[in-house]
Amino acid sequence: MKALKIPEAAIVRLSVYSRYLNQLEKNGVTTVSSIEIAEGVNNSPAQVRKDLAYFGEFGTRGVGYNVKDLNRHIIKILGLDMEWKVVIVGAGNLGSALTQYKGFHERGFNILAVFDNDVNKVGLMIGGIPILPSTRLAEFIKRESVQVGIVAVPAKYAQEVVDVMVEAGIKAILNFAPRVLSVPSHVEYRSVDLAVNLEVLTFNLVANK
Amino acid sequence: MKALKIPEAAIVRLSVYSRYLNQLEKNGVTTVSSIEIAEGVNNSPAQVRKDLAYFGEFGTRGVGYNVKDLNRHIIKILGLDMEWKVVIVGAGNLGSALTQYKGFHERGFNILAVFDNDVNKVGLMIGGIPILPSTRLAEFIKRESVQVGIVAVPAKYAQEVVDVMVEAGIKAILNFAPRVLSVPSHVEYRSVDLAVNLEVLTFNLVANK
DNA sequence: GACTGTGAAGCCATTCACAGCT
DNA sequence: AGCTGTGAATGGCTTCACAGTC
Repeated sequence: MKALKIPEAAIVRLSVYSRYLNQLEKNGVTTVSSIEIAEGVNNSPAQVRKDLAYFGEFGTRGVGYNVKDLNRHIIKILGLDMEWKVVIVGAGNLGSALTQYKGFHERGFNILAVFDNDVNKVGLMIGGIPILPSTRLAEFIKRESVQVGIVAVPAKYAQEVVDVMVEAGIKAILNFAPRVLSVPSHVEYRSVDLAVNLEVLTFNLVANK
Repeated sequence: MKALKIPEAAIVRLSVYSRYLNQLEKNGVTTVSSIEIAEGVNNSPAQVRKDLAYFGEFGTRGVGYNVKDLNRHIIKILGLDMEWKVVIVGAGNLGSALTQYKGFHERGFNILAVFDNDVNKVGLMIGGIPILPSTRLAEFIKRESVQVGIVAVPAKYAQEVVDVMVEAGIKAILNFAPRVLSVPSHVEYRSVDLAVNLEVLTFNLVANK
C-alpha cells in the first residue's frame, strides 16, 4: 500500500513520460531536465518534478535525470517490469484491433486469447492469437491465472462478461463498451468510452463559438 | 463563449448521463431523480445536480427531471443536435474498427471517408465507407468542410497527419496514436492512449498489494 | 414530503518560489 | 550557475447542507 495519496492524473502522466523517455533513449540522449520533459509532453517542469517526487529522488541537482535510469524507475512504478496475462472478450472489429494493437505488446502485455460466442469465429486466429468460445472464459482465466481482462463486446452483454471475469478471479478490467458497469471494489476497473471523447470535442466547438 | 468555467470532467459526465437517459427512455421511464441518475452512473446526486446546474434549471423541485426533455437538453449542450462531418486517417486495424464503431453513428457523427496511403487499400470500402488516398486528405477536408478528424496511424506519422488536417482548416482532432502531438490552440484536441489505460490498472494492482 | 438548485465549506491537485546539492 | 526536491500558496472541483419550489 502506498504511503501518500497519489493523484490518478499523475499516473497517467508518468505513463506518458515513459513513452517520451523511450523516444529519447532511441535517439541516444542520456540526460534530460524537467524542463525538457515538460516541453516534450506539454506540461510544466514543476508538474514533472512533483510527479516524480511522489516516488523518490531520481535526479541530480544541477544536472537533471539520467534518461535510462529514470525510464527504468517509471516502468517499475507502473508495474511493467513483470508479465501481465491478458484476455480480450469480443472478436468484433474493436476486439480484433485491440488484439493486434502494438502498443500493448510493446509495453509487455501478453494477450493469451480472445473469446467470442460466434461459432464461425471460434478456432480462427487473430494475429497469431486464438479465438476461443466464451463458454470457456471462466475456466481459462482460472487455469492460466489471467490478471487483466479487456471487454470489447456490445454494451448489452458487457455486464455479464464482467460478472464472469470477476467470478473467475480476475484482478483488473478495462472496458470499452459504452455502458456503466458494476464491478466490486477489489477489482481494478477503468472504462474507455470512445464516443465520449468525440463529444467533449464537439461541446468545446459549440461552446467556444 | 460560455459565461462560467465548466470543468471538463463535468462534460464527460454529461455525456454519460445522456447515454443512461437513452436507456431509461427505451424502457419507457418518464421521470427520474438526481438520486436515480447518480445510482445509474456511479456518482453522487449532488454531483449530478451541480453538473446540470451549470447549464440551466432542467428539473422540477419535489418531482425530478423529465427523462426525454433532460436528454434533449444534454444533447443540445454537447452539440449533438447538428451534423458533424468526420474523416478517419489510417485504415489499419484500429482505423477500421473506429470506422465501423456503432457508438459514433448512434450519436450522429457522420464518417465520410477513411484515408490511407497503402495503394492496395485505396478504392476498397469499410462498412460502406470509402478508403481514399492520403494525398487527397487536405483537398477533401476543404471541399466537404469536414470539422472533425480522427488519427489512427502509427505514432511516427501522426504529427504529419495532424499538420495536414490543421492546414486544411479542420476544427477538432481526436488522436489515437501513442505520441504527444503539437496542435495549435484554435483547434480542439484530445488524445486517447489505449496503453496508458492498461498501465493505470497495473499501477494500481502493484501499489495496492 | 420530496427533490431541485446553490452558496459555502472542504478537499485535492497544480503552481510557486526557494532552499539544497552538484 | 544550474537544476532538483519540496513546503506553502493558489486555484479548481466536489461535497455539504439548506433554502426554495411543487
